[in-house]
Amino acid sequence: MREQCSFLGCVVTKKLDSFYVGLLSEAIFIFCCNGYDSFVFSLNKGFNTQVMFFNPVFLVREASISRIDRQDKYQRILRAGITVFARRGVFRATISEIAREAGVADGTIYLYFKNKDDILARFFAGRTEEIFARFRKAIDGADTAREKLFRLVSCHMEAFQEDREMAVVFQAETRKIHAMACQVNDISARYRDLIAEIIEDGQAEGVIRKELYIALVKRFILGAVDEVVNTWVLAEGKYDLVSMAEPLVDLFMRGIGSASAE
Amino acid sequence: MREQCSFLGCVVTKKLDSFYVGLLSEAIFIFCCNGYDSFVFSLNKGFNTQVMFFNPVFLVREASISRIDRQDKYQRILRAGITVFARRGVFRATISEIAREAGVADGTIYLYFKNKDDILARFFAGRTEEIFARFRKAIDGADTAREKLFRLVSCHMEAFQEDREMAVVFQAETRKIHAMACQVNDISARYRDLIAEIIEDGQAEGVIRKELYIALVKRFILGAVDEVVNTWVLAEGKYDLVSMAEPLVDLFMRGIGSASAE
Amino acid sequence: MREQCSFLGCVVTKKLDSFYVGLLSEAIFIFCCNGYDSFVFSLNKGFNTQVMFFNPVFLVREASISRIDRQDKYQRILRAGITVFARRGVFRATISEIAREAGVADGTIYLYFKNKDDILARFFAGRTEEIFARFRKAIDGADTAREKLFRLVSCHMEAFQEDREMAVVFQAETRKIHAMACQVNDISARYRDLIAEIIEDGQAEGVIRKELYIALVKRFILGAVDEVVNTWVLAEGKYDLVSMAEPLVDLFMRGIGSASAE
Amino acid sequence: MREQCSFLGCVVTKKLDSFYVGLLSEAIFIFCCNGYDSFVFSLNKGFNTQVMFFNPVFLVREASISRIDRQDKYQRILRAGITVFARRGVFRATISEIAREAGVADGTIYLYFKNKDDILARFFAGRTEEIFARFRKAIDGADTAREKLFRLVSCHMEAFQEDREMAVVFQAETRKIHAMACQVNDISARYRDLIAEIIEDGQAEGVIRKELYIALVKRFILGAVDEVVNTWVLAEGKYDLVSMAEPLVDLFMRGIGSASAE
DNA sequence: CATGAATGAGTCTTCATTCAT
DNA sequence: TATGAATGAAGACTCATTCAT
Repeated sequence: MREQCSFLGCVVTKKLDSFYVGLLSEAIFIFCCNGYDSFVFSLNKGFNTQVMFFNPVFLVREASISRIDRQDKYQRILRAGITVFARRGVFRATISEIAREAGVADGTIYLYFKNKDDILARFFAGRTEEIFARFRKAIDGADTAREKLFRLVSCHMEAFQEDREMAVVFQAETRKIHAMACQVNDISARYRDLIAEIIEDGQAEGVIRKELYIALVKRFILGAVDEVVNTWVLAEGKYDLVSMAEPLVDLFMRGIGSASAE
Repeated sequence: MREQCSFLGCVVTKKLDSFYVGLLSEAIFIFCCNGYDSFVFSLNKGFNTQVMFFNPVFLVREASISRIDRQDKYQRILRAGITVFARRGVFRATISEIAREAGVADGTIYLYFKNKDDILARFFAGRTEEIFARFRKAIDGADTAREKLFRLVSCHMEAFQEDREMAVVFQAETRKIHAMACQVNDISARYRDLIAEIIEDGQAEGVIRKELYIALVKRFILGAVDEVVNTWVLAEGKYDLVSMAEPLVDLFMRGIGSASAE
Repeated sequence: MREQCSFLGCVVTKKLDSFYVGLLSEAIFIFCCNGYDSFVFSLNKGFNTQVMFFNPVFLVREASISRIDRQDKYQRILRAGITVFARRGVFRATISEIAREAGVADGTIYLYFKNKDDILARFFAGRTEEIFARFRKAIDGADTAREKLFRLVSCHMEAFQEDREMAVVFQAETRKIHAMACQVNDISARYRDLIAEIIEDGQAEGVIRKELYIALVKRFILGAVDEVVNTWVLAEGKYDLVSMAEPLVDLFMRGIGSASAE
Repeated sequence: MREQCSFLGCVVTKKLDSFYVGLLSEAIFIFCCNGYDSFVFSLNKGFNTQVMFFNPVFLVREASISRIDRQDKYQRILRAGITVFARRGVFRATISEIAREAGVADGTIYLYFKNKDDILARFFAGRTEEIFARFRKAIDGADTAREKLFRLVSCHMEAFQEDREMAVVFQAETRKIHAMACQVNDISARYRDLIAEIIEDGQAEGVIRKELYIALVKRFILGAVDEVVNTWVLAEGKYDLVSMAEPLVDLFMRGIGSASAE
């Protein structure tokens, strides 16, 4: 969608459709006029090469657009961080690339975060609360242990499928034993706690064997789910992850052995 | 490392070093005679993959010569690399630290390896063959699919327990989606192939359900084993990993459900 | 370097820097207004080749703003590079020494140039245009071929005498057959084209012999001029180079033979 | 030309034609026998990948081959140095590459030369004597100054054409103002002395103008010759350089001006 | 003498972080 | 607050030179 208008005697090309509204709602102008013609330059740093041309009338209208506030910038950096971590890996990601992705200056990152690792830590800290709240809600709405297990696994897969970048980063960094270990292990631990709870419910119900070694069962389930998610991540999300939940829970409950073999 | 001997009336200097014992246990000679004296060229570069066989007569003589020189350094750097990778993570590890750990100068690393990644790649390339040979042997010695699965898992855990540093690095790098992915994914793929093979055996035996979605089962098993190993790694190897194999395989076969619940 | 002004009722911050004066003498603005305040983005990277023209009204205002910031640093590094190249030779010059000479940090060099060779390449790319423009102007102002040849040689010597460091680097690198060859050979080729043109003019005038082998004549002249310049360079510029032009052109025209000998 | 023979019960392949006789006359053996078969490896360090296989009978014969003596090694390194300098440029050449080219060990170079520059310096020191002796002889055999000039230029071109590697290195390094300057300038100075001598002869003969500025004439001639040689070097020696001598000397004597213009 | 593995100083290059504007 | 140019510490890699054999 382009539109021609006049500005100070110059013909100005106005291009609106390419503006990245989702990320950036303030106006950005690049006037390129030499009295004869005008043209557009892409801003290749931090603005996703999107460019708008305005005339004065439009300037007035833009005046009512809310400015970028702290909160917005904080969130934008957080998301940009995960995007870049997913793209390059945490170690290879640079502050510059995150800043460019977020549309802020390099230095601005340091107004909101201590350093690169802090972006990752705070992202997961925030998402963890949110996701575990969903887990809790899903489990609480079920009656049987089997159903609870199904809802947990299902919900896990749903959350990762919704935010593939997060899934990539999480799966890739989960095994990083050094930096970030506490943060991420903490998440796994909480996940395992939920499983333990469900196991105990199941044992009370009589649908789960009582002699099981709980610590192992927790890892058995987490490991299997994790691997299935990881495979999906590596496959670049080309199939539906959640549909794996039902057969996976079936494996958890019945194992691979045939009844006759028991 | 050098020894003078007589061969067909020529004085021959014999020098043995520079070769990987693991790959090559035979002697390598280069005689350079010009009628007055003779000397040896050591094959120091570019011969890593070359294998030369000598006449048994010579082998006997060679048998008493120790082979530690370059061989030793190559292995020391390899081990130092894994030690440092386990300590710092592959990315944070520096060539300087590996050199210090190996007790050599920085530049020496580059006489044996292309770069940091090459150390990792060659380590796994070497170990992979060895470990899968053990897997194969373990499986081939078993009669039932259940026993095969048990031996595979057991053998996996044994191998990792024997070399905890390798386990740390492997678990940490397994999920790295970017660099090294091919190397490590290849290993996982081969592992899954073994599982698939066992599953099919079990289905033929009638002890494993026939309607299973194999691709999922493979990941179900690998993921669970992997997570159990990973937990052991994070626990700094304080308990016996192999004793987890039996209950784990039990979970694979019977699941967590009680018979009455089916 | 910043200035507040009013433009159509908006407060506009104007920042001018970052651009090569030699390439671009117009003003560049990026207005970012969101209704509350407005600010400027400096176009710091990737815009070297982009040229934007402003309305003359703005140009007048801009005229009073000094442009030394990045411009200055770019030029300082360029000059420091040539100084160090002249002092040590291109190969022996180090980035550190150039940075020290320019009074910037090592890393700063990489904000302006790709690497060491890029400094040399961009220096000559810039000077080539300028110098050949002078050559062209000098030649066009002359009537006879002899006069043209004189002016070309004269102008060449003048340019080198003005910037001895450039002369040193150029003479030293001209013969480097490997790196930079294209850049520098290209310059020589253009020089020879000018000579060929003059020769042809002279032939038309009847003052230059018609049976000459032009390819040889071009090298005959270029080589002689080049050697005379080179001698002057090695003599550390202790005499007037340009005064060599007249007798040199005389040699070109008449040779060393006496008329009686012909 | 391969020949099969038997050695200690092994079949041995003997290959004689690929031996680099010119550089290396001692025998080099690589036995590759495992009791079943034998094969050839190329020695890729320092021996141009040439390999011979001998049997004991042949060993006896080799015993009469003269050993490599100091002189031979010195000359081989000298030549290898020029070859590598011509290929890579003096700065980019490494001691390792020169050693490989010469078929000696890196350390051996330091038994004969102080360092890399010393190889270059000693090469030119040696060739200078030889070449100037030829120049002298050529000049002394001529009667007229014109003929002398022609023989000098001709001889120069002949010498360079005979040893193109030397020509490449000389032309490339001539203009290096820093290292080597004294060495190379010294050569040019001696060359110019010869020219001056010829000029003076010519003036006595009356075929060369008496009012000439000798210092300029010397550079005029040297520069032109040098440039013509350089062009030939860059053209990779695809045409006959010496045939340029006659028309070049004609330009020196008569210039480019037509008689009518005088 | 000859060797070439080993050394480590020296260089280029990247990038997290700072700070003047 | 926001900026991004500037910084310089840190790391990878090269290669001339040494020295034990």
